[in-house]
Amino acid sequence: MATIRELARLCGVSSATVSRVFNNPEVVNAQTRELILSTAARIGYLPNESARTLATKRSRMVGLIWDTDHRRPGWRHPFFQEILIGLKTALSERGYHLLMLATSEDGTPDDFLRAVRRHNLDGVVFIDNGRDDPSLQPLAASEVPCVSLDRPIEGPRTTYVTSDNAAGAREAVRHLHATGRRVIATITGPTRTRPGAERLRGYLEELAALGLAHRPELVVEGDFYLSSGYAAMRALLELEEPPDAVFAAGDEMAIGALRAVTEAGLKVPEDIALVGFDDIELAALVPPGLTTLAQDKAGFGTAAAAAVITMINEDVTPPSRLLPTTLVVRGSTGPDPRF
Amino acid sequence: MATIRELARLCGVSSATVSRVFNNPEVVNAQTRELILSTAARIGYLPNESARTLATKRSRMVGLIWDTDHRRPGWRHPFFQEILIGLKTALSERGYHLLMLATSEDGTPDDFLRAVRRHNLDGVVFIDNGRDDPSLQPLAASEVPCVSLDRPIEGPRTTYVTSDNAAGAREAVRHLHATGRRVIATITGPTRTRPGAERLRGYLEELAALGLAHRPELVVEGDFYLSSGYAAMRALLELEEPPDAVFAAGDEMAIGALRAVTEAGLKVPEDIALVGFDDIELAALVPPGLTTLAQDKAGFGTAAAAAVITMINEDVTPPSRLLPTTLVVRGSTGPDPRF
DNA sequence: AACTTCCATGCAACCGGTTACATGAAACCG
DNA sequence: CGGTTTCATGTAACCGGTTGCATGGAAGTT
Repeated sequence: MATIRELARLCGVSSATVSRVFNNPEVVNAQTRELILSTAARIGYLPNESARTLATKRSRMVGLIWDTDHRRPGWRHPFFQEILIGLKTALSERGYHLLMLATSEDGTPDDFLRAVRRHNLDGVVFIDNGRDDPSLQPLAASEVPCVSLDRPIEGPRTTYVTSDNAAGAREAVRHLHATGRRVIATITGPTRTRPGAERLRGYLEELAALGLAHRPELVVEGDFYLSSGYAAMRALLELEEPPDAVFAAGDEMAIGALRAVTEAGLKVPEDIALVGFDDIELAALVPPGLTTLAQDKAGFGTAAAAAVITMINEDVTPPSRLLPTTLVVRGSTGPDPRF
Repeated sequence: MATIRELARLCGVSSATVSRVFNNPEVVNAQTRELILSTAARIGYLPNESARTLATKRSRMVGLIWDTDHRRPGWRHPFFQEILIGLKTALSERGYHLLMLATSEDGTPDDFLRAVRRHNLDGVVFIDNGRDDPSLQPLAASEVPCVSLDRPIEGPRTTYVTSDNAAGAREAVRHLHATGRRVIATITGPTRTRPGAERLRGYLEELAALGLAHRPELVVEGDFYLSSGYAAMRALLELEEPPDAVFAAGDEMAIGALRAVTEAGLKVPEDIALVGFDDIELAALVPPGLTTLAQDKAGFGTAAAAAVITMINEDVTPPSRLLPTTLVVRGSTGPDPRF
């Protein structure tokens, strides 16, 4: 492997000049620069990242922390892969790499921080793992730039990215109202999670804005999984005055609800209209098609990358970022041409 | 940040001894070792990975190459996340980290190899990206240990991991035969892909073993996507003598086929039985439940990790690994208690 | 007692970059 | 034309580990 000194010798310059060509190209004479670059290409010189990191204490790597808890095998962020692609792409474009870190059940609380320090990681991104993980605490409390998805975190250099859950929920309710529904229920996510709480808030706010009464029995808490949506819907159908529309705070729950409605011999959307949240792949596939609020999946990754790079380079902490959601109308709230 | 020399000074030893404590603990006197370890813990010493990599030329990092081609946004390996978790977990247990590398549309063919060299990556894992990607060629041809999933690759230090696709397909056909079906069709994946070709081979072999005639019109090629399964099924239903069972070489296609059957006014499993392949999450959710061959998702990651680490440490190339599949019986081939 | 072997450790060079500071030549300026 | 500024580059220390070789003392051997 060619080293910087070897390349320098071949070009008749010092290693400092070569180094400058790769880091501050503008300060070196154009002819010298061209000579060095062409020679570098010829001999296949590649700067060694470890040496660079050692000298600069910046690795150009960002850590990704996500949950691999095997005790909850079913748990998945609905867009893990899309977020990862968006994140990776955005980081690559700016010359950063992504190093995977994962919770290990036998880890000590500061494992992540230690890993970050050992590798000189420039920043970290958390994908919300759906629970309070104490092992993130030391990291968030450190000076390391941290960006969290779907959940606020506290620390000197932390920020977070999430969908505008409340606005999306309001749009869901507004849409149901616009199609003529007046008894609108909701199946919430766990209200201790941020998205769960925010979507409930949006639901309540929009009800108020539309002048509809808030009837507590129309609010049932779920856990984002399919079976909880199913159970919640069955409970709603048993009410004295059952709803004619349901906003489920997650598509999986909406699909569970859909099944409960169908089993009860009722029809979607004729008897009950349904709106979900997320726009998972399945939403388009399950008949009659699920109307839902699409989250900007790739945008999560892009926004997280932008935030972490800003923090790395500019020593400021950008405010939390709310990504807009988009209403996608399918058959569950009206006729869908595709079914 | 504490350095090795600082720790050495505090303990009254040389940095060489400290280094040995972390790399060859057994060669250093037990008392000295304890002193060094306890002092290290007290002052929070962490070895710097960049310095270590620079000195040893081994990074203890493995690269992961997967497809993020935004021109094919729908493309996904069916188990990307599960594989990633398995891989990450297995690597962590042996002290390796995972660095994400991704195709970039403007990359040159040897981009990956360059990235590997710059970072001194010890090995690489490919997740089959479903196409022939020329940018993998230089890497496979190099001396870098490479493990590929679902596709054989050629090179001096390469191996691959895949499910035993042929055996799984045979089991699918055998199961359909055992439930009394005699006209068994198949919807294949692209036969230029390894899994596509192998599943077709298994289908044909089992037909022969059961003494059933191979009727070419019962073999329709799909592309693993839902819509191709739908189209293929419609074609099969138009036959003079339509099949009473279909083995689809992927769950998504099977679900497409399911829809085509339902739309034609026929019932699954009464009129037509269906078996898929993969056991994607949706397989359990779509009524009446899809019988399928489950792949050992986490096993992919574990096997890939084991293979790459073997190649790194032992300078041998392990043979390709075939993971067994498991038949999961659901409603699409008979009554399912859950529906 | 002399010799060999083994054990634990130190010495010092090395890995391949970066960068503060110094230097010398050319350009600019009144 | 001497002095100042600017530009391009070189010098050399430094980042924080690893490791081949040397060393000295203890243990084992004859």
